[in-house]
Amino acid sequence: MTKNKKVTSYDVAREAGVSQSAVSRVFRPGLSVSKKTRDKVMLVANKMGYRPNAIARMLITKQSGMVAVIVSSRANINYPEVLSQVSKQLAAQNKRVLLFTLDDVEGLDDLFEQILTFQVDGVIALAAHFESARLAQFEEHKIPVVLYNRNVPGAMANTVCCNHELGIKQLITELQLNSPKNYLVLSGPKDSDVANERRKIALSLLEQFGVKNISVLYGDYSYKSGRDCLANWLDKNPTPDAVICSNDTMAIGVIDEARENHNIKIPNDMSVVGFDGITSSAWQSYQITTIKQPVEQLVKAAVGILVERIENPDSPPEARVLTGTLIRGNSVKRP
Amino acid sequence: MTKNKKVTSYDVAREAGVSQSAVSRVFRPGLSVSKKTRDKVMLVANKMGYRPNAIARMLITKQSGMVAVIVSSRANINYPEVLSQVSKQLAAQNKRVLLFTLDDVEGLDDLFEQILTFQVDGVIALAAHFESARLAQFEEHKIPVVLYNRNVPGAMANTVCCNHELGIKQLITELQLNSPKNYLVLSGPKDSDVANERRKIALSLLEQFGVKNISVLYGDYSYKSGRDCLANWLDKNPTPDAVICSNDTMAIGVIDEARENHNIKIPNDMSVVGFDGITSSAWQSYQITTIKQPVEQLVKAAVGILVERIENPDSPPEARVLTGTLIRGNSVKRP
DNA sequence: TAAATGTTTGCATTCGAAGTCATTATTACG
DNA sequence: CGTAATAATGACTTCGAATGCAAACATTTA
Repeated sequence: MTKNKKVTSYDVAREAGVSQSAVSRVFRPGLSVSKKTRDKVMLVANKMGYRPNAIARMLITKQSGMVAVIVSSRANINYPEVLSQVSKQLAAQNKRVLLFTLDDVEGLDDLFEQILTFQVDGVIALAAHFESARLAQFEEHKIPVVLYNRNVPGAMANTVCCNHELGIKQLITELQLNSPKNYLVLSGPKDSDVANERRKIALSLLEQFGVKNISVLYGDYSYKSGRDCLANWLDKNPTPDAVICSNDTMAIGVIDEARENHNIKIPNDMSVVGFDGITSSAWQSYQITTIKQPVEQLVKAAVGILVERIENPDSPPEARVLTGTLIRGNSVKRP
Repeated sequence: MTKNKKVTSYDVAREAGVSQSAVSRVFRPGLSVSKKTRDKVMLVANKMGYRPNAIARMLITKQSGMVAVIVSSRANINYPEVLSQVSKQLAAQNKRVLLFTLDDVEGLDDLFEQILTFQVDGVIALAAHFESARLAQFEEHKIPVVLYNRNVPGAMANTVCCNHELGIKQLITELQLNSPKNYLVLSGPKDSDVANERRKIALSLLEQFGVKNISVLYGDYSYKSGRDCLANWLDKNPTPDAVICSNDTMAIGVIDEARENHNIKIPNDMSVVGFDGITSSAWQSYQITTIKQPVEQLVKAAVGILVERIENPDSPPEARVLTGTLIRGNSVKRP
């Protein structure tokens, strides 16, 4: 039965002595076909190794069954887990992931063209910075977009996000148990929406807590930037009592730098908190106090919203906020 | 210029006063179009917001421009980096990544159907176990497949792989400088090709080195399994002098367990080596001696082979082996 | 200037499945 | 058993771009 050429529905139809429409109906669920023809077609189809051509189906139905997932290569968050979840959850909705990685913001124009070209059913943006003008473009082309881990209060956007406000409040509450005198806030890059949000929330909450002595540094979410920022800071300043990092990776860098080059004991000399709850934050050597993002639920929400938008394009945008879990590690001094 | 309906090449043609073929030719590179019509068409196309429909193009050209990338959800290797590299390198070849994640081996049949359905130009398998029967199926359908990080000596398969033999030899050479008496080999899962290869090579090389006292344990590549395996072992056995782990993550687990629960000093009481060179293997607290995989070059090779096969389906299979870099960390005792 | 060569162009067809609609086979029921 | 209702079927058209082919046009050469 080794066929060289592709087998089409016509081939199967001819061989089975039915019409092409009949073959099509057999492979579409819920359409009226008699058991007799269904069996006949299935038999022949299997024998000939026929599979419906998804490309042709896409063309006629105008549904590609593909969702563009945009990932910026910036090594932020718990990206591998998120991506794998997204793929799994979309598969459960009978959709496929068409992956786009984004290096620099310049690439966005080109990427937009690409995405349109491929007629995707929707877009999920993981950790990519989208201006509202860009969102409007997608809107215009009736392509639903869900922003993951983003919260754009004013905008007409579908977003899922963990509750940064609450999470950071929990972290600061932990830190405050020792009434630290001076805080260091180690923010992610200035062009990252998430980093900016986390920093602003932290600063505003610290103010509410009545903390006076706060300094802000900017890293790039990487381990190295965590180390470098702390090293530079300690060059001219005393050891901070508490460091709030915009993500776990930088927190790990901060801890390593403190221990290695400055003989600072964590948590006794300095408390450190992170954010995200990545796998390595729980490793023995770090045990960071952090907020674990509810990745599975977040992704489920994102996919849910997207599918809803695809099926019902006129439903209004939705912002879903989920609550993370405080992980009490061993990086914050206990009173 | 806000259009509600999709703009097709016919719409542009009508508006520009040319034929649909002309529009098509303008958007295909290297086809004979006069500058005059090209400009005219481009102008109108931009004004109307026209983009060629990739789906329709795929149907007629029988080239989807998509490559299926199969990722098993097993949290092995440096997967996020690999995936992002793959996406980037394929983009450079004007190809897109259609992502498939694979939970269990049972899913492979269904996945195979899916991939055929989507008419992908080729397949790159990251860390998924492919039987040769499966490879034959793809072969039969003329879909080129490249296996990443796999070396199937006998099979007619396209593979890229880093030189495990050489790498492990380098690692053992490092360990041997101290003539350790007893070795522990912590292998990855038995159903992982890579794990099996690494374990076999390690055992065979140890024999060549004349090492007598070797024990083998099986983990699942995870941090926890590294910890658990060591803990179980130490329950009834003395501390090994050297531990060879099939990947860095387990090595990290081993180190944490040794330090935390058994008061073993690394590297003085016990040497540990890993494999892969993941980011965290270089973190201050671990500094694992390991072999860093040349991810970028591996991916470049994989994509290169795949593209070659796509353009020239009858070229024979190719196995490319690249050399990793020995990272001398601080997890092996110096003499 | 005519013939020969090379470039552009449009027409018509193609890719493979899905869906519309009219027709025919089947079943249900009085 | 006849008729109405329903189910099953096939002929035909559609989706949107690409391409072989022949005609139209432009350019070179003798």
